[in-house]
Amino acid sequence: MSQSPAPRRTLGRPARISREQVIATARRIVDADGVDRLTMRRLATEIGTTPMALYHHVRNKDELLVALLDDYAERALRRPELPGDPRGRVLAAAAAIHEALAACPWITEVLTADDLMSTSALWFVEQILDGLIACGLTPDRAVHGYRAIWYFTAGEIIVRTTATRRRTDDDRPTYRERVFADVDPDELPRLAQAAGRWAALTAEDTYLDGLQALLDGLLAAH
Amino acid sequence: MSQSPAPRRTLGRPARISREQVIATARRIVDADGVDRLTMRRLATEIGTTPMALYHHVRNKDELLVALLDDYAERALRRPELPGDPRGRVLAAAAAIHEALAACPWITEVLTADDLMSTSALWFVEQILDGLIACGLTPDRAVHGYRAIWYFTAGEIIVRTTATRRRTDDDRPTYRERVFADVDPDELPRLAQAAGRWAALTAEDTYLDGLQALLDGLLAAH
DNA sequence: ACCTGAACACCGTTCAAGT
DNA sequence: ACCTGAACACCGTTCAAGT
Repeated sequence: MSQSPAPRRTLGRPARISREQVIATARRIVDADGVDRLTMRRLATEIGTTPMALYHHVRNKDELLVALLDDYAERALRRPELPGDPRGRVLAAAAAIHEALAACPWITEVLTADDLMSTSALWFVEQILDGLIACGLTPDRAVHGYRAIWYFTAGEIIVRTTATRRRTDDDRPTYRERVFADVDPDELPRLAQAAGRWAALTAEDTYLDGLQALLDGLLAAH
Repeated sequence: MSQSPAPRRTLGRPARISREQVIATARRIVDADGVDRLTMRRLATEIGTTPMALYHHVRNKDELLVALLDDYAERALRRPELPGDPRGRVLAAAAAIHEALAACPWITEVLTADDLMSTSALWFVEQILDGLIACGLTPDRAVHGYRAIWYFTAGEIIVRTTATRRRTDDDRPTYRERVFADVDPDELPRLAQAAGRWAALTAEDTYLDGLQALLDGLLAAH
């Protein structure tokens, strides 16, 4: 989606930088150094202007981030061949969203804004809704089902990416390691039993398993 | 959990502020104005010292936030009477965590650090693991099941709270409203059909429904 | 051991002025 | 219409010094 501003007039001073250029440069910074390092000031110097020149092409930093999300979704969300059966369609559409998000961890900062990430993602939402309805849910319950899938998907991405982010830039034992070290096997036997395998188990990608379980549960009652 | 530092010595200058006081004041700021408004500088002036005095009781701001989370979990997570049947136990433990988090939206900033929020929450994790195993899952699959429940729970909290946060401090039409306005009913019929009811549907609290569906799905294969 | 003051190296954004 | 410079009101944190 391009929510470009007013139609370009030929009057006045010719623009030296464009909104596209601003967004493209912001993307480069974020891809290289992470979203934390994207500041209006750095973006300006990287482009070769003053910070305030940016505000002519973008309302503020928040809008820049949303534009960045849109830009990414438009390029990363390629519509796949969907299977014919509705259950498979829901799974494939959700997995496609998940895959695009997983490849772009910085997105979590913006992601949580709301449930519809961008217009480019709407087609996927449509497939999920349609699949759920074809499986027998009412339209209203399909929306709730979609939301449940979205909670699960967003939660998986956010928890997973922020966990790995902290692990990398830290050499000391993680919070989790310190917590497990204090577990009393008499009081918390299951945790103590799992403590040694916890890191390996949580490193496994079980998104698809969880998604299937959730979907099965959503469809089971109907 | 109190990860208090070295044992208090009587030597040297007597402390004028304590770690407890720092955390308690930080909590007051966060409860009143949100986590964004918690800065080391404001915290210092609110206590009546200089910013740098804080760094003697807390390693840095990140550690302060984790301490804040611990502090909250210790006070908010009261262990409920759990039902005898294992499925009910899992539901009740997950719902208790969810309830505590929902009452404390600022926590999402810290929450996503990892999966075990604090030692106070471990008992609840234990109940979930134990319940899942009692329902027939292997210990490894129980960990995966717990993770799935955690993804869903964290995702619900994060999406819900950030969505309402943006709604309040903004009078213009939301991003979602703008997106729905552009939906083409021919291309995306299900979305167009749901557009009018979307806000009302997503305002409903369907966490427990989703949780039950997920749990049913997790248990179904075994 | 605990606290202070000054300073460093940053932020996002407004405002008034330039071309 | 588009861009600039200076300024405002902030940040987290380090460092050297005080008691």
